[in-house]
Amino acid sequence: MKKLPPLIKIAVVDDHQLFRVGVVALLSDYNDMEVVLEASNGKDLLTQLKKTTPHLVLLDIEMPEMNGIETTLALKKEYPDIKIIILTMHNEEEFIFDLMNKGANGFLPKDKSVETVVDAIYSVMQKGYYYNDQITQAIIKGNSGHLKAPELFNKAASLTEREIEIIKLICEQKTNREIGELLFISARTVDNHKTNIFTKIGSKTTIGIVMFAMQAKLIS
Amino acid sequence: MKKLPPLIKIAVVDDHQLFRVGVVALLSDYNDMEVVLEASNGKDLLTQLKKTTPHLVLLDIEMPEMNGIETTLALKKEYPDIKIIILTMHNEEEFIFDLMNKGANGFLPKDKSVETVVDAIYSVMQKGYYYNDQITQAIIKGNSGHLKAPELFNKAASLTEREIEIIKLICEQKTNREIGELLFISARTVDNHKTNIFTKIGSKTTIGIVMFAMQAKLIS
DNA sequence: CTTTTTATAGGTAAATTTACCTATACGATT
DNA sequence: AATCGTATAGGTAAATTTACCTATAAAAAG
Repeated sequence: MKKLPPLIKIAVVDDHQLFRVGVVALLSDYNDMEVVLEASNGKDLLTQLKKTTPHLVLLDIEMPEMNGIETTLALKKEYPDIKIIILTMHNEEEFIFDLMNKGANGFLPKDKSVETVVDAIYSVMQKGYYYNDQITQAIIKGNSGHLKAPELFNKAASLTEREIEIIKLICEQKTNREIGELLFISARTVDNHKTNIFTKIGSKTTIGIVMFAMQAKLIS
Repeated sequence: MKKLPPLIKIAVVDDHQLFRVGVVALLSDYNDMEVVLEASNGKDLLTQLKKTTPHLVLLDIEMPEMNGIETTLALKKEYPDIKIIILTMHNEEEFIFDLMNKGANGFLPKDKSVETVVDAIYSVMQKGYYYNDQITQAIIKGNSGHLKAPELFNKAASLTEREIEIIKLICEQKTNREIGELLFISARTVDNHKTNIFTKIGSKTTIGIVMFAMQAKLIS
């Protein structure tokens, strides 16, 4: 068991000021921890880190400019010693596998009680990790199947620019011929691209491409 | 200009306890307002309203059990005098038209400063409404075109159960024949349903149906 | 008790997609 | 220099969808 520092320095990264203020207010009741840095997104955090170095970052996933996933990657690369607790919403459980691999130390649903937050902080500082019941269950379940998001990311990453261009046009309800005309290529070529997309994302129909594009947020 | 009550009673409805605590902490600096009710979703709020009646509700949109839209409807029906300020995230601006019609008095992005929150509360209590710049701009723009969400809702509402059933199967990449087999109807009938869906949602292709289904969240 | 909506089903021709292949050219990587 | 990935394009047959119609029966709405 690692020894705790006398004062745990914490950074809160969330684009909602109200949320950040809430965290500061809550943690002010605890003498051995203090919020030393507030940032509204990953970029903001990285800038401020040049002046202040916290022990632990409470990190939101969804943020403008630079989201939690990108931030985790950047943090672990440049400041490998800083611990990261990801703050999750209801619908973001699917990202945890991806984030675990990227180096997140714990996950905490935002709707948890104050005590849980403090517990999580102690746990990560001492043991290097914190997973609550929900998350643990998700991990166990994850073994048996549904690694949705990371899978999507990998697939999306394997697509070429041209393929994504075509996917977007497909989603705009263009036919192969129309796409060909727009891109100055033959409808055949569009068809070939689609075939390649099929194999890359593991689908057999155009509908599958559209569903994939929406789920992987290639389009909104 | 309406006279303010000596103490503005406020309800905070959000499923994230940290957020609620943040609001309580912030408003505690102001002597003329007080959070008298905290609820984690609309159902919870309606239950608690039987005991305490606030002047104003700060209402999150995305919540489990009963979301902000449903809650607004229910509130305006049963307690028409209670003012409602909707707390929005970045991506929820599209809902404002719908919510305005349903009786929301104001909209407030969650990432706004404390002063803005207090301003909004005073404005709604005195003038009956509050719209900040972003929202106002969205309304102006809205006149010239993109009333996305409410339009989607109306279209979605016009669909029959059977049609939605078929839409879901379409999204699962089934062909007309397969859908027919699953539903024990002819592929022709499926085709007819699709034609009807086309006219209802204003699309001409199956891809359009899928895009609609995703955007209207008929499926996730 | 009409009228409308919904769900059902058919016909046919045209358009489109899909499933198989093959093949060339270019740029980057090894 | 050889290989790989990417973008390009073709052929053809089968499958599928789409665009037009018509039509019936049951249920819901007026």
